[in-house]
Amino acid sequence: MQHVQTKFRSHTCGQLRSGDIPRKVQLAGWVDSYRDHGGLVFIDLRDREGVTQVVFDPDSCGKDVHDIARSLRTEWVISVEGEVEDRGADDKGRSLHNAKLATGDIEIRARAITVLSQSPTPPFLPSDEGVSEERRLKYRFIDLRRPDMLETLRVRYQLTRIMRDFLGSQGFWEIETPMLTKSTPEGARDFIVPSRHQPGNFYALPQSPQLFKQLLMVSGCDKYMQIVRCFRDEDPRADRQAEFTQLDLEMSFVDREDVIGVVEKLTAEIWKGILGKEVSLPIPHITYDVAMDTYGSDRPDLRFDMQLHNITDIAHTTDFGVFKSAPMVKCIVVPDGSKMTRAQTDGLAEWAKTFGAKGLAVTKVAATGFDTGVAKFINPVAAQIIERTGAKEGDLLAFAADKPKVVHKVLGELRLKLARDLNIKPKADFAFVWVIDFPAFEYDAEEKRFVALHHPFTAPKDDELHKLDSREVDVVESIKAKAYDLVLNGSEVAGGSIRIHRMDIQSKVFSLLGIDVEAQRAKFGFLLDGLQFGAPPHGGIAFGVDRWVMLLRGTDNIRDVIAFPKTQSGADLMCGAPSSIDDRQLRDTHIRVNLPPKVETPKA
RNA sequence: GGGCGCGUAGCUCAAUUGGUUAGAGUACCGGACUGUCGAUCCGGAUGUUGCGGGUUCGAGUCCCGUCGCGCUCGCCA
Repeated sequence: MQHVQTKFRSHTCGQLRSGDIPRKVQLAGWVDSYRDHGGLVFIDLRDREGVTQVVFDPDSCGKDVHDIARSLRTEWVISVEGEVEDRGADDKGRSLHNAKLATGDIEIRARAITVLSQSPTPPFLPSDEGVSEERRLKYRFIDLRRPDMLETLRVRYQLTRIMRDFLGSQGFWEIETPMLTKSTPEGARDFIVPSRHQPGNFYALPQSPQLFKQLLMVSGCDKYMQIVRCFRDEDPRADRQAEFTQLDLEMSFVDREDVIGVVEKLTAEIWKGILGKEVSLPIPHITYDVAMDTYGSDRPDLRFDMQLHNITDIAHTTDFGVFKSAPMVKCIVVPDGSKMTRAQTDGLAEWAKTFGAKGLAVTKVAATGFDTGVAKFINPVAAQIIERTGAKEGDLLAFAADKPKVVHKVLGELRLKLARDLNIKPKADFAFVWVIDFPAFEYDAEEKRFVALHHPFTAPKDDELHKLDSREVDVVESIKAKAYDLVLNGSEVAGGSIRIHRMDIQSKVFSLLGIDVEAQRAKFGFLLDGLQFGAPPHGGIAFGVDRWVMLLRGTDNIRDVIAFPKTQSGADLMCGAPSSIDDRQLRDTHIRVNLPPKVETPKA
């Protein structure tokens, strides 16, 4: 990396080695720590690139400089001039090199110093461990000084740079799309922005540039990409927040495998560029149906087995009411799970209830048949179940009996939980898989209408178009879409689809979703216009950049990979957003705040 | 919106069944010290126990409310 010399420094704090002896240099940075021996003063000087020890010896720097050195405190910002010298050995001949530092063979013998900034005692030091996240977020600028955090920012930049470089080499253009856009009826809750010019009207922040990128295809841009901020006003989780970043891309004249091919090459570039590892291509495909059936999830973690076994037919032959009456009964085999105590298995049942299950049936595999739990109800079919599941003595069987949706949710989550809790050794560090053939639509019993599983612009598979006129739940739910998700270690890291490029089909889909012609014009008129005036077949995908950085850095906290993240309540603890605004700002936009009455409590 | 957990010195934590003046490490301040790198040694200062109310002779501790933070279910096309 080329480093820019300035009047403050000739080198960075991570740069100098024994080969630089006896060069005259100037470094600038933060005082990471100081060790004052009365005579010698040692300063560890830190910048983005590393740490270099500076020694102030009154015999070589003079009294004035030495006095300043003694007054330095942590996190002051200084610039130092001196010579690079070997650290040598002590009087007993022991090397004074420090193996913990990349620059540990050398030090700077200071000749001059400039204090560029002082600092009071900081709320915490970059080297402090275990500082609460609340403190770290309030003083994020200090938190980000930690080498680990700077490294994450570097990796994040490296990632987006590889994305831009690779896609650029494949003919993609990065094109910006509006941040102030139109609220969409489907999907997540929008963040809204009032319009001053049009009182009573609102922009929405984009949930994704979906429609714009499709229209760019209509425009003949052919290959579009953008690293873009997206906004969804929904409650956060450990791995998601309301404001997040996507690598968005779209291509013309393609079908599913064309998009997948580009994305796989990009993935391999990222893996090589950042982790120095090869991704073996092609990445395997699994259909949605198989993923749900086998792993209970549409984003299966393939690093370990513990697959779901369907024993509905066997369960229905028992006299066990729970099994007999359930629409679906599945189980997983927990290797060596007999070791679990009654308290632990009871705990699992409680835990299962949080996912809407009525409970979780377990039993242990003994030498002959089942033991404990629901054994007495199902022992007559023990041989059949053991044969189907391949369970061995000492294993634990966990059953879910319910509607398919609940069975899959509970066992899918249980699989992940047990892999964590029991420390089941992964078969690989990283397991990529494409999940394909998603259902296009799902019937929403509460709203009594069909909803799009991916989004309403996803193309159904070619041989299923005739089903779009049906309104029968079974028929409509059987329509497969040209949608695909790239899944890594149980995390959806990219998702996309081939889009509908014919207006007649798009209209049919809107109708199926219960959006009448008038609403179609009002909400999506511009898209329909675009499709009407010559749209090429097109499709694309979006990568969750934050999640990629999390995986590359091995963190499960999204806030670790965002420079200035938000808390669970959407607050920025550093700048204090969101906050009230001036009356003037409210007047300009004709907004009156109407809060429910609230108990006044002084701020903590 | 629901469930669970946390909130004590700048920071990380402790404080027995509710019981004396709320402690420790570190950071900080002063002093000593010429090869440290978690420097060392001597000395010092440091509190709205998140906030409000209640129970009690007595509350960091128990109860109610509230605020903040985290995990999570719902939600996230």
